[in-house]
Amino acid sequence: MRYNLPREVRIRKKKEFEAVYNGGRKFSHQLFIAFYLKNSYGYSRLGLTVSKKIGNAVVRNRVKRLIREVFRLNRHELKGNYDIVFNVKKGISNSSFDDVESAFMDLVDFLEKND
RNA sequence: UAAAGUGGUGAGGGUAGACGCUGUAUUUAUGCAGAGGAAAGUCCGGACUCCACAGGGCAGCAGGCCACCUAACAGGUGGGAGGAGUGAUCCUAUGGAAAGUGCCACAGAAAAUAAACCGCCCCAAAAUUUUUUGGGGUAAGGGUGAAAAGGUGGGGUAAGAGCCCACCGGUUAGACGGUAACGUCUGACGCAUGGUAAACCCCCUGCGGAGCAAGACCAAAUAGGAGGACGUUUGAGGCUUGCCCGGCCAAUGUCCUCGGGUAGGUUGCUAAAGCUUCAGGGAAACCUGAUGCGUAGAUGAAUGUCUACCUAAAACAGAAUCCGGCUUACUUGCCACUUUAUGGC
RNA sequence: GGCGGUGUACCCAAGUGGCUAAGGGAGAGGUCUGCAAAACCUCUAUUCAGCGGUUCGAAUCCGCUCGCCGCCU
Repeated sequence: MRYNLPREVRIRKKKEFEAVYNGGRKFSHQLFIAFYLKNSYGYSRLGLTVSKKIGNAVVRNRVKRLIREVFRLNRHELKGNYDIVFNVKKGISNSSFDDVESAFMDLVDFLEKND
């Protein structure tokens, strides 16, 4: 099992984001809202949205790195292949790696049960 | 010893392991490099790029003691003047109020061609024993105000007044010193000119406009036009820096050419008015020469996560075309010099 | 990243450097009414986003800072 996160694994285009927003479903959590949509790439992909309301540039970068790191280390836990877009809520700015990881595992459980 | 002031200078984590991200080199598996002192605010100034060439005038904007430095600046260095502080030292959007205009609320007699409310003095009349009325003189006193027409003292006078005198302040002429701002000295003038220019304005100086999301190249889908040359006509319309002049586009005919361009991609993209050390010049900012270094380049946007240890390692904070400044945010050291107070020798 | 605008009470807002900072809505209290509505009266700005400066005097003029909004792909 390799824990890498190359560029193809990220959602980068506006159209792909809109596809997930319009065609996908939602999972709400205290730290974020995750939009997800099954894909046919053979692997799951990650998209991030961190608005200016979350904090200054340093805080926003830290939030994005935390989520990327959690996704990188845990994406093999996902049973299917999904495009997942995280919309971050304000509470995440003070969260630790462990907080985000447990939140991500909640998402994994949710997907297993409901999909 | 205590309290202050000024200047300079340093750090902005490190080591090991595991897993990653961006760039790059080749041997395709590894190596190497990978955020700041403010990367920030976008407040000034440039480089660079494009524009129907950028020309003139008006308007507008910015700056404003003097000299120097700089690619340039609203930056820096030194000096002058004014102000604050016992002092070291610090602060100053520091030209012109005698070109003109405006404003100066309330209060006050009066807020700017000076002026008579109270008061003071003189004269006349009435009344009659201390008042009233009228005419005149007077800016010394009162009170108001942020500000009241040079200040203090003396002489003088009916009472007063630069009316006269001394000192201070001011204006002005000359000489001397200084590159200059300005200063010093001597003389003249009784003094004429209240404040406000971060009010309009005047004077001097500078400014074409936009900005790397600038711009260049490649190029699906879709649409069917696009460009060039020459001639003719009109000055209707549009464009330009806000306006005018000027200029350009334009309309139409003939001929020629085949490209234009959205999504997306490539490029611009990092070697630079660069940094280190030394020497020389200068009072300093800075300049000159030599030596060495070669220093992130992402594009939904890299530089992290976990573990252990060391340490005072906390705070403000994340490159986005690149530089020079300014301003603001913020953690912690070190050094030198100076001042004041108190005590001791 | 670049360029521009804006900030006055709970909301919408007016405001020549000079009075206690207009006005409307909302809210609170009162008058009126058997009770309400309407009408009328009264109240609500510690500091005009914050900090400095100019001025005798600043919401207003100037500088810095902060917040919000818009435009350029």
